Amino acid sequence: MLDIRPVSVPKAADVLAGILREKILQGELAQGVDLPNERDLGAQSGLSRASVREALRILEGEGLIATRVGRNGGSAVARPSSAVLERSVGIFIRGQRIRREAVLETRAAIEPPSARFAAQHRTDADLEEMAKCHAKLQQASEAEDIAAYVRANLDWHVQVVRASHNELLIAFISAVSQSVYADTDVEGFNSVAVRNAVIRAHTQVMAAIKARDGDAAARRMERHVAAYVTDVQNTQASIAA
Amino acid sequence: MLDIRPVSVPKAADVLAGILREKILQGELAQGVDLPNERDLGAQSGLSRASVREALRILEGEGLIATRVGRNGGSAVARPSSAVLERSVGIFIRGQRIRREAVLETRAAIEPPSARFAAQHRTDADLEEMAKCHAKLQQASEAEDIAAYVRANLDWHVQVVRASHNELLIAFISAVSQSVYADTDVEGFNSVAVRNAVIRAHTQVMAAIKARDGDAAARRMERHVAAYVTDVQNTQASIAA
DNA sequence: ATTAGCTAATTGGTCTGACAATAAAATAGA
DNA sequence: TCTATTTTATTGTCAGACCAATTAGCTAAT
Repeated sequence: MLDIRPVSVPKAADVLAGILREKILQGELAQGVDLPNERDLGAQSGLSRASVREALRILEGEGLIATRVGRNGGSAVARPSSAVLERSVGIFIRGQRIRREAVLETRAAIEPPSARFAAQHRTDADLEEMAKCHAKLQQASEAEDIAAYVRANLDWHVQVVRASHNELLIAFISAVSQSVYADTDVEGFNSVAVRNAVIRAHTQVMAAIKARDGDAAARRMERHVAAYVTDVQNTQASIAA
Repeated sequence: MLDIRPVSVPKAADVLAGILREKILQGELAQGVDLPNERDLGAQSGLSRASVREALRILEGEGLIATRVGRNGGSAVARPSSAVLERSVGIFIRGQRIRREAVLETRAAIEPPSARFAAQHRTDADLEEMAKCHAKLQQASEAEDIAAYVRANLDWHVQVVRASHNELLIAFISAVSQSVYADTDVEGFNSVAVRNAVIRAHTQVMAAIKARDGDAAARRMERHVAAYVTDVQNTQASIAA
């Protein structure tokens, strides 16, 4: 008995996209170099321009190329930025109807170890960036500008992870934060008391990172995010009541 | 003076894709329902079939629809699976040339808190799955089947996170693990001594999860992954020598 | 009545050729 | 030399056709 499993019939565009994708990821096509124009690609691959365009559109969606119109336009090899990853995560969260709780848990899981790495790898420039975000946070809090406050808060957290110099963690936290941000229109959540506590917690975390004390940074960040989760739950409970 | 900034001219396909994407993510188009066929979509939207196809291809790349050919074929609304996210992460890691070290760090960061959540949320079925992976691991180790051993090892770690019942963490760890797996052809890395230590560590973590002891689970997992990172570094050093 | 095979209808996949829109380069003019 | 215009290379979009795959529905044989 022959064991013939269902043969997959790849589409022309997928095949071409796969070939180009590998060439790009392998480094054979360096970042910035121009691909041949669509008609030439068609001639070389033996495919129609329509199929070539579908292949290019796939790669564009993956962030591997960027296409411009006009003379000297065309498709140039690009580096897949974290923006693509952020989109993916956002679609995943919305599409799978991931519970808000799970998203917050994920953030709470990632941040403490990130703070530890930040304490280990930080530069002085990183400290400055964090301080900048913190200043904005304080300012917005005093001015009762809640929207700006939330934004600055988010930025500060991202900035901490940025100081870890771990590009993958940075991409993850950016993606998750964006989803958290899209959510935090919960009214009355950011009371004065909560805001002041946040500012104190941030100050302590920054001190630990400045002192390159990884353990303290992780511990303090852990307490901070745990408090955040608690606050959100309390607020939701009081709203439901 | 009029302050006209450069107007963005979105492409027809992008606009259509955006409309459909929102309808899907908003839930207006429920999972499983069929979109109109390409010709009808073209007629309704006033676009050509080529543009409609580009839009559909975008959504397909995002995992929001699945398309089949033939009678009763067409595009049906799908849930963006974690596979899409895994692809994205893989492309990001390869495309950005993320250091192997950073990938391992990320894994090491995610797993301990995941183990804690696993201890809190596990079901008996989760325990069984983990035990299954562990049995395979032991078996492969005794049989000196390194490929199977590595595979089982990875599966066990994913299984632990799965027990956390946090879909986002599961997706992240799956994505990262896949990249780690594509890497671990380091010869001589999995010595008998290392393998036995791994088995012991797994046993302890599982015991903590079974006992619903979150602190212990996190602590033991932390030690385990830290040891893993150390082993990798040692191996690379000895290879370099 | 059931089943195997045939036919036709429906749908995505691919190709061709044309024209529009855009942006850079080349050119003409001041 | 600088500026305005024209040319040209390239993607964006469209229309229409045909091919390929899949299945609903029919027909005939069992």
